[in-house]
Order: sequence, then structure tokens, then C-alpha cells
Amino acid sequence: MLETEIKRAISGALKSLFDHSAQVDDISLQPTRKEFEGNYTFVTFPYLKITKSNPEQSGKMIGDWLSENTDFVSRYNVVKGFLNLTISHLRWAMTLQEISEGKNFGAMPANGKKVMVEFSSPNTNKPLHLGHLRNNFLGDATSRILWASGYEVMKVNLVNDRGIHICKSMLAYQKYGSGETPEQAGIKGDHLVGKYYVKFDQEYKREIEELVKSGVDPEKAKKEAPSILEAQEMLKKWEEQDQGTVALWEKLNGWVYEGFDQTYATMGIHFDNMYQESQTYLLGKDLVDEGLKKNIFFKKEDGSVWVDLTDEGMDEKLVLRGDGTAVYMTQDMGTCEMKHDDFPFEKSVYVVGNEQDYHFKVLFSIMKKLGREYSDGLYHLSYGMVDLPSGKMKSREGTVVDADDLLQEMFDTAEKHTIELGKIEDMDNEESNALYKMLGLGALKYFLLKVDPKKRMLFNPQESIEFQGHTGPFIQYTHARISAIVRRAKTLEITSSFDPAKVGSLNQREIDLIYRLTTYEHALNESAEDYSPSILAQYVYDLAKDYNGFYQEVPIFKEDNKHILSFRIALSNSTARALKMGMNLLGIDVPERM
RNA sequence: GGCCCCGUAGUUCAAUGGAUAGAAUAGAAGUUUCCUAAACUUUAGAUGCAGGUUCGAUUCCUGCCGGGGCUACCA
Repeated sequence: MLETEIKRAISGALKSLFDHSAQVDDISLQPTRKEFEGNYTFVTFPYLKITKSNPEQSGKMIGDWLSENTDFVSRYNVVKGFLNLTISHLRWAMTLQEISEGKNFGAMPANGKKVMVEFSSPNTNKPLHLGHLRNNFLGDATSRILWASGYEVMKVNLVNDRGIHICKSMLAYQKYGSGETPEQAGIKGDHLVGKYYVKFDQEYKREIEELVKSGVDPEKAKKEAPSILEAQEMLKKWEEQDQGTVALWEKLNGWVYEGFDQTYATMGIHFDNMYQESQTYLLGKDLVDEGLKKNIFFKKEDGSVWVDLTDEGMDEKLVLRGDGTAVYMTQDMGTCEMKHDDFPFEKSVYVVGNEQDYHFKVLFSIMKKLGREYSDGLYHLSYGMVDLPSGKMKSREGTVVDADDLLQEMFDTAEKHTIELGKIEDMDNEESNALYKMLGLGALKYFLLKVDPKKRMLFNPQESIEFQGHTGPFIQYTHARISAIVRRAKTLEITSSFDPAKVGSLNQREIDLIYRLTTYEHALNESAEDYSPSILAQYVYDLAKDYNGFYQEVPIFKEDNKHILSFRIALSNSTARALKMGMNLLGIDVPERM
């Protein structure tokens, strides 16, 4: 890699000139800003103590050394503490040749490490919504990026399929429903069950209002409304394995799973393993015992078990109720251990919203106290909420954006745009439908992934279906356009093999593009380390943008010189490969034509 | 109250402590004999406030002001 080579050379210069040993990884190199001449910039400010001279002097000494001792630095200039290096045209051409023939833009070699990524985690009482989409796309993209950086990845989904909220929809279905199936109702199973969850809440609210009117304290009313008491009763029956209750639970959950499967298929997402909370909610009590034995936990008079985390700036936290039943934390401790038993990972990523930051901080801290070696590899990929222009999404107030509806809207819009542009005249139905899905899904995924995960973001429906500017379809379009050029080149019998020495001088656009191509690995590494697909998204967008500028200014087929044509085809080819690879790692498909 | 996250052009987003804070969109002005105009080119516009750390701060630290979250023997 060119960048590494330059760093190595700078390290050599520091050693030879100032007898300073610098690790190659510690040397930071950045792209030169457009206003200055050069390709790479080395900042000398941090090294002034070593060079024992002023910034200009230091830059000049290192620049001179590099010019004399390397064959790729053709020129340099120094502005204050910035040493701007210009790489020779021959070297850029050689770099492109390496890229176009080499294995770049593929996955990195396996590193022998395992990582588990848990995401999606839906509740089986309502359909998926916009917030789940951000979660799913983040989890899926992160898994792909980790895979590409060498990990063996296990994608898992822990479904929240039990609890009081599930009983609420079960109860409403029993009380207010006519026993209809999704087929009879003509809607997906998850939507049918979700409908009854809403119904429950309406009735429950009505009951509370009535109680309050009759003079009951509001807080008390919430706890004593008949509906909620019935739901609690039902949960109890479920826990006792009451046959009728379990049968109803299985029937409704079965419908929900069918609905989810359909949505996941539409999103292009699948899991390697599914966990159900109904199977895991009793886990963790043995870890509580272990913690007590090791004096990590302590028991209060009432028998409840706690962990004291005040030395780490947190509170005391309950890990087992006084009556010996589990709480959320108990369950998560047990599940964590179970996951590691199933798949002995070095890292385990939880893709969960940032409202649970504290919970995971506590969980990880407990696992560490319990002496689990893998605890350092536990990571909470915490993401912010998705807001709507109208404000926060609230399922009870009906201000949620349903995932199925949104996906369909994206497909419809893609179809409308494509037809308006007259792009599909020579496509058959199957091909054009596949294209609409690719575009609609690409637009949505890119829109949600381009933002730094940890930040709260605004989802504007109008903007998300925009196909211009910083969007997925813009990148997809660029790939399709390059594919057309490469096809054309084939018919003209122009190959992508060229002799770097014969290419001659390059223009700025060409150099910019090759530079961009050399930084792919960097973007991939950063994305994997930070668990942030937005970094890769930015890389892919910049590449597409650079290519479009290049395409506009540099005629690809209007040149007699065969070598130059071959060089440009190689550049187009490499760019297309990088675009496709980058997009695929984000979970977005790119079309050959559109 | 305590703890955590976020405040950047009109708007939506960028910026390992680096040079004159980048894009996109909306606004203004242009570019089709030519490989796909879902494109390209020009132009105008921003770091909440006050300190501190240093060669240099959007970034790190402190305080304040705004927005959000967590603070259940719920999950």
C-alpha cells in the first residue's frame, strides 16, 4: 500500500536524520488540502522537540531526505509545519495497476477470531417500525463489515416473545376478537396482533379514566384497572404453563413470526441463530449464586440480591428479587454466558438503543467482576432514536412509521421515478421490479446508515425517498454508469491492462480517484473498529462523487492513445469494484444497469 | 436532584487536536452533436455562550444555556 510505504519512508527519515525511532503506525499522514500542491501531508509540529529546529527547517530536512532516498516523492513543499509531498505520476499509475490486478476491495484474510452480533430484538406484540429499521440495518452492516475485516461472524436475534406486553395483545384478542386468523382478516400476522395490542391500550386507558372520574387516585387507577389485572393474571397462567394460555400464546406468536419473516426477507436480512426470551428468561440465577460466593454481590435483609458499583461511579443495582425471581439483569447475565457457551466469541456486539446505555454498562461491569475473560470484548453498539419532523415516535399515540408501509412506499417511489425518467424501456417486468426494490431499499438503508449511529437522527420521509445528492441511488447510479462504460470498452476491445511507464502525466481528477481507492482499507478498518458503518458510507459516496467529476471532465473513449484508454478503463473498473464492495458491506445491492 | 448523550450553513448530515470548518438539499447562475442529465460546473451561506489546556480546539477540560435519555423488586 502506498500510504504505508510513505509512512515507512518517513520513519526512516526520522531515524536517519534525528536518530528517532517512530512506529510506522504512529505516523499520521493526511490527504493534502486542495488549496495546496501535493497529495499527502505530514505534520511536523509534533516532532519539533526531536528535530530541534523550527517547523520550516524540519519540513525541509525531511522533504529533502525523502526526495533523495525514495523514488516516489517527486516534489515537496513546506507551509509552516505542514510537509506536502507530491507523488510521482509513474507511482500513481503503478498503484492503480496493483489495485486493478490485485485482491484489494475484497475481504481481509480471516483473523481466526469470532464475533457475535445481536440485533433486531423485536417484541412479538407489534409489527416492526422505523426504529427497528435503523437497528436492523446497523446490525446487518456491522456484521458484514466485521466479516470483511476478518472475523467469523454469528448474527443472532433475541426475540422478546414473553411478558406482560405479550399478554396484553393475547388478552385483547381473546376478549374483543372474533377468533379471526391473519388470512381471514387479510393482514399480516404481526399487524393483526399489533392491532389488538393497540385495542388493549385503548380499553385500559378508558378504564383508568372511569376510575379517576369516580375519585380514584390516578396512580392507583393504573394499577387497579381490570384490564391490567387480567393481563397479570394471564402472565401468571403462562408461567404456570396453563395449557389454554400457552396454546393461545403459541398461535399468536406463530402469526407474528410469519409476519416478521416476510419483513426480514423484504429487507434482505437473515440471522444465523434465533433466541427466544421464553427460553432464556429463567437463566442467570446460577451466576447470582456464583457472585454471592465470590462476594461480588450481597444480600439485603429481605433476601434481595444486589451488586455495589458505586466505586465505578454507578449505583447499587438489583440482580435478584427478594422472592427469588429474576429481573432483566439476571436474565441478561445468563443469556450472555449462554451465548458465549454456544459460540465462544472474542467479541460480542449488542445493537440496542441508547436508552439502555446504563443497563449495558452495568451488565458488562458485572461480567467483568465475575471474572469472565470475554467481558472486555462485550460492546454495546448504542444508537440514537429516529425522530420524525412531527416529533418523537410513540406507538401508543399512533405516530409510528410502520416498517412494511415504509418499505412499500420506497418501492413505489422508486418505480415512479424510474418510469418518469424512461429508464426501463428495454427491461422486462422481472428486471424492472428487481430494480425498484434495489433502489428503494438502497435509498432507505443508505439514509439510515450514513448518520453516525450514536446520534439521534431526524427521518424526513420526503428526503429519504430523494434520489439525488448524498443518497444510495446516486451511488447505485454511478456503478451502473461505470458498468455501461466497461461493457462498451469490451466491444471496442479495450482492455484494462496497461504499462504504467507509458501512461504519461495524469490529471488531478485521476490522481484524486487513485488516492481515494488506496484509502479503502483504511475506511474499512475504521468502520470495523468503531462499529460505525457511516464511515464506510462516507467513503463510498466520496468515491462515487469523485468518479462523476472525472467522468464529466475526462473523455474516456475520445483518445487515440490505446494506453491512456486502457488506463482509464482500469480506473473505471477498479472504481466499480470498490463501489460494489463498499455498498455490499453496507447491505446495499448495486445494479449493473438502471 | 444525580448520571449519560447531543448542540455546526435556512434544513439534513461530515470533519484520528491540524492549514481558509467539508457535503447534500433549498436559493441564484450555467452545461446535452459525446461513453446513462438520477449527472456536472459556478455562486451565496454555519461551530449555543464564557473561560482554560497548546504551536494550533468543532474536537480535550470547567462553568452556564438549550434538546434528549436513564435514574422501577417493568422488560
